Amino acid sequence: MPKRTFNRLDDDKKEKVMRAAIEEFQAHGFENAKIESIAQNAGVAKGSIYQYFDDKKALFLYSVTWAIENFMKMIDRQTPMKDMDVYEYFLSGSRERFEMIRKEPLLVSFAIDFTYGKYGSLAEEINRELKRVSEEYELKLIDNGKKRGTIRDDVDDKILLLFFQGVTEKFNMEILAKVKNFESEPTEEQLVETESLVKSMVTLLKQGMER
Amino acid sequence: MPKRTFNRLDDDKKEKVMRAAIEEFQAHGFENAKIESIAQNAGVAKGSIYQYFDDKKALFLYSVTWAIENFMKMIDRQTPMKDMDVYEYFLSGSRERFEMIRKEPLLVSFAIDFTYGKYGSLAEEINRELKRVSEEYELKLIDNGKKRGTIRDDVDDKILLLFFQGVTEKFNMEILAKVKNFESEPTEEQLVETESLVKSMVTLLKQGMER
Amino acid sequence: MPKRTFNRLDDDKKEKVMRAAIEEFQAHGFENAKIESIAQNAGVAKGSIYQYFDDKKALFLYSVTWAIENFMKMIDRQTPMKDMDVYEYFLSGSRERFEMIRKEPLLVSFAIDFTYGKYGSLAEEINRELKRVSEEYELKLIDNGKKRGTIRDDVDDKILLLFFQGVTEKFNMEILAKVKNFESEPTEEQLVETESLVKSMVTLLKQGMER
Amino acid sequence: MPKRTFNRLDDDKKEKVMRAAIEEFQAHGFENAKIESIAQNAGVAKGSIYQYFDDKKALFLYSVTWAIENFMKMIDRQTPMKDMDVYEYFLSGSRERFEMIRKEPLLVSFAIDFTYGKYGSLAEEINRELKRVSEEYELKLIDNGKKRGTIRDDVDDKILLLFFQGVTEKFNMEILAKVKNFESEPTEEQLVETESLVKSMVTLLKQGMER
DNA sequence: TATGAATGAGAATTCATTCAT
DNA sequence: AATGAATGAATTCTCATTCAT
Repeated sequence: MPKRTFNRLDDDKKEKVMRAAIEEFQAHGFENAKIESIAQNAGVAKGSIYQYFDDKKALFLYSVTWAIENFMKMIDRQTPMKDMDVYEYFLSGSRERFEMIRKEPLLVSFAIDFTYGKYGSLAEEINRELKRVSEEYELKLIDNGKKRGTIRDDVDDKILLLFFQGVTEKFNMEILAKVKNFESEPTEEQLVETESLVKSMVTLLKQGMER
Repeated sequence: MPKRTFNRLDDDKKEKVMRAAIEEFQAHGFENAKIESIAQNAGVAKGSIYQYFDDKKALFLYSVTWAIENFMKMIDRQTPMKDMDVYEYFLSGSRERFEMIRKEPLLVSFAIDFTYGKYGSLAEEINRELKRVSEEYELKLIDNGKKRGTIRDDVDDKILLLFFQGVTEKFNMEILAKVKNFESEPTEEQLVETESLVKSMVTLLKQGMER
Repeated sequence: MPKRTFNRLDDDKKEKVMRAAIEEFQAHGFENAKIESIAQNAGVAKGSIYQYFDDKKALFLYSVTWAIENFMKMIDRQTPMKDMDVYEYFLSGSRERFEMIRKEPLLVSFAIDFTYGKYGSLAEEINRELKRVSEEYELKLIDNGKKRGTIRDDVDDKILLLFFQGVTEKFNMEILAKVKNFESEPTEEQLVETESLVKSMVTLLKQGMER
Repeated sequence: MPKRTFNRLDDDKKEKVMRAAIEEFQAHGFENAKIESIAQNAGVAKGSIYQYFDDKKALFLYSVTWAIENFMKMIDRQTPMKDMDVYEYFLSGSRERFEMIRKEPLLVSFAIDFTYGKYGSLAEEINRELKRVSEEYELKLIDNGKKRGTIRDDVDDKILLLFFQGVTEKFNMEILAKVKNFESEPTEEQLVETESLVKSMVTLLKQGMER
């Protein structure tokens, strides 16, 4: 989606531009995001943005892509895709996800807004694809659980998925909100509180889904 | 929020204006909603909108208020606030909510987008208030459940609330999506499917929360 | 300039409308004066204004006329046009003019703004006519003075007129400004101060013009 | 008051824009001045005006500032601030002022309208400051006169100032009106007439103020 | 005649995008 | 490639005037 000119930039500048864009989109929404501001915050000229991207929409679309890619990198580094069931997944990932939110609240917020449809029809395609991928993965987890006997098999996969998604999404939002309120480093107390929240959630989730 | 001029209009016109506004906001978001379009669809002149409301924002804010009020009216008519626990609440309301979505998909969609923060900071205050009210109600339901012994009392109310909200919100979204796809009247098959979805959800919810 | 409808109104209402109009024009200028405000302050419906006057301009023009006529009435009542010279005129009128400013600061302010061209080309004709009349009168005063020997006759009438107008206009502005600052009734001290100002002005004026 | 963009323009363009603005404001007043017209007359796009100034008001305010500054430059070049009394000041400046009016009738008209309060409260602050400065200067002239014995010292400075201002302002208006009627170059006859007017005014002024 | 809602022309302003340097 | 000034389409909002009751 970016033009060749953008790809040729050194990584620092690329990152600066993308972060400036994401910050602006996240703070003001697509319509109210101003190319001028993005350029300024990225330390480049307004015109340069148009050397890098065809138009505002292309910049937005790539912002989404860029954020997601960065995500994936971080997740991949942390959670080597193993053969887990949903509870393990939820538990094992929780500390990593917490870290991620703490280190990259901007990217996380942006991604969440995006998946929650805040940007409307602007990037339906990416959104759909993203949803498809994660659902596929979660369905596999559910399937794993059923095979292992940790998940009841008298309920349809789709419904279990819905249930699982509902609980985890809400939970992630809660964590995000908490983290955003942290001044900088979370206190030990906050960490403990978060941990306890995870455990309780898993308990409920597990009890709900198991046979 | 509307000016006196609006309040004096006959109900038909008021409704026409509000629906036109909501339709536009829902379809294009606040920024891309055009007063001109709203006016046209409501069958009034552009200038008239400004006789009714101070500006676009006031119109939006009142659209939210209007949608919510209409909601409340419908809900009040259907669900006499009884002494229920969460499961009953979920079950008992389901058919009515289904009806509501079917009859007023526009209002429902709009309200959902709104509560999901799609309109950003535009109406934070109303949003907060709305959230406060519904949480208060849900907490009471949870409390009822604990007293009756249908909900485990070794988990914090806040966490149970989170769990409950996660499941029900996701579920409601699913129902909404289904209903929007109906051409007009739902087939018997679709009704059965929906009913079954509700039951499964309650089962999971109940199993998760009960002791 | 007003329509027949206006003339048929009872005097109270007429006055109310005219004062509301003048107040609005004086406070906000022609462009920013709002018919709506005028109507409201006059206690009539906006539409009624258009029953009384063809349009905003006609209302303005008549406001000017009305203010001037009221002026004339007051002046006529006070200063029976006698055979004076400029100094007497200035002196004899001063207390009356002071009273007038005190009683009708609105009309006076409006008239001054008007004669000082604040309303641009809107009422050039009236303005010209007004100027012609007062100059004619002042020239007669100067002529009187020359005949009596109280004004030097080696200076052209036009220049004496200019001189006289310059001094008196400035002086009147000063008085107006003073009066506007009075809370309600002027104190004895303020009266004395004003009186003294008049006398000094006449002294200078006289010394300047006499032979 | 202008944005950085304006300051960076080459002087020609700046001047073109400012003159177009002043012409428009002077001809139609603030309210009726159209940005579109100004832009067109300056040979730039409507949007460019908004690159240069925040809004219409800022453009107006800077028009005033610009006019005054240009004034000052011309006056400074002509009238080296000497130790004069009022009469000398009036006389010595008269030819220069005449020239100025002839060369820059637009700026002069604009400045006069402005100081005479034609633009209402739009630029009260500048107006007040301007008034303060010129009064300060004139009071010094009067003081000089008193010390030298060319001005009577039995009259209060404030009253003398009023008197002086009244006469000179009126005179300047008269000159301005005359000059505006000149086709292009004034005839010898007109110059003589103007000269004679100045002399007569000084005579009256002098006789009025001296002891 | 009085009223006040309806109308729409008109103006300011914004900002994505283009373009000359 | 980078820059930032130039452009003008698009939109909100105002308010004098009209019009139906």
